Amino acid sequence: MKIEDEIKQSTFKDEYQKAHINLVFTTGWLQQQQSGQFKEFGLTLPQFNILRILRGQHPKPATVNLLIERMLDKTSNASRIVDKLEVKHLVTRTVCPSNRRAVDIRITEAGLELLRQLDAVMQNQQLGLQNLTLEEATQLSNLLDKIRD
Amino acid sequence: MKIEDEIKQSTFKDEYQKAHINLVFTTGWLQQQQSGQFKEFGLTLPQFNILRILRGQHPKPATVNLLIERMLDKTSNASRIVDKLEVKHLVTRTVCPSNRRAVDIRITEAGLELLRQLDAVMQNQQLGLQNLTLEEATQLSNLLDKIRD
DNA sequence: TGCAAATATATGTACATACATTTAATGTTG
DNA sequence: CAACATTAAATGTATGTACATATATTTGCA
Repeated sequence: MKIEDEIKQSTFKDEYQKAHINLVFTTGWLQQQQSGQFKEFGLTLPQFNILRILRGQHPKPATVNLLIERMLDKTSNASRIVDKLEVKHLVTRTVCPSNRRAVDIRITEAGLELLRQLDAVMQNQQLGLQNLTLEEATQLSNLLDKIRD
Repeated sequence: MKIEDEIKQSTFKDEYQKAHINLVFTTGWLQQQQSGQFKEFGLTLPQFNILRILRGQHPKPATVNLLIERMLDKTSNASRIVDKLEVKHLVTRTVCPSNRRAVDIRITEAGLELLRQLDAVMQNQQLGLQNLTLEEATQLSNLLDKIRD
């Protein structure tokens, strides 16, 4: 559906404004699709993203700093998201022996198993991006990189 | 900067995953640019968006339902955002005479004046989208529409 | 060595999101 | 017209975001 119809606004100031609104709307749309999938597993999107970073490190631990560095949204509060994962026993937190200011965070076996289940779900899932050809996906990335130049 | 460098991840599963991550990252980047501009005016991005919808309706009132319909994120809580605007005297709330379940929300003169100031700021502001040509902006919108098909 | 600066994380507060529930007014229908 | 369903908005609760501040540890250097 064209963005005009999605938000019931027929005219935009210019193509830039239209593209901007479309970006915000489409990203929100994609994220809602995704969190819908995660809900039955009791995971939110930020929690999932952190778990994936921890799996990437496994069996090495990560620190909060490393999580922030890798997170898409740098300013969010990794510490409190780890809190939630710890309560669910999906990660462990131990004081880092070599630097007692830092905290070693590790994904547990339960966390790895949950991600395996989600991998299977995501495999079957048609996220909207697959409506694009490979060339179009590349083109999209290039346009986005240009925006942030 | 290429997305690989922004998030310190050199490889992606495929171009689709890369474009997806780039979408989330770039939209977050844009929104942070914008809220930075609003902060000195004491407005958040959702508050600004609602004020703009109300200006679009002015001098007719809007209901909460109409706001939700027009908002980019349909599931957010318009009622409480209006609360914040009301405290700042940027909008008024009166019971709708023809349907006492509904509430007529109107932008005040102070609200209109604040938007005028912000218009001026936004005019001078180089939001990243202007790095694109007009053709590229159109192309971007078309790609995004295709994602949501 | 001792003390200030830097670092790693946690905490506090205001705002927003997501979703379920509540309250009040209006429609509907047997 | 009375009972029930629907609708519009507000409220409750858990989570996340943004930003400032606090606490503990380590580092650096006078």
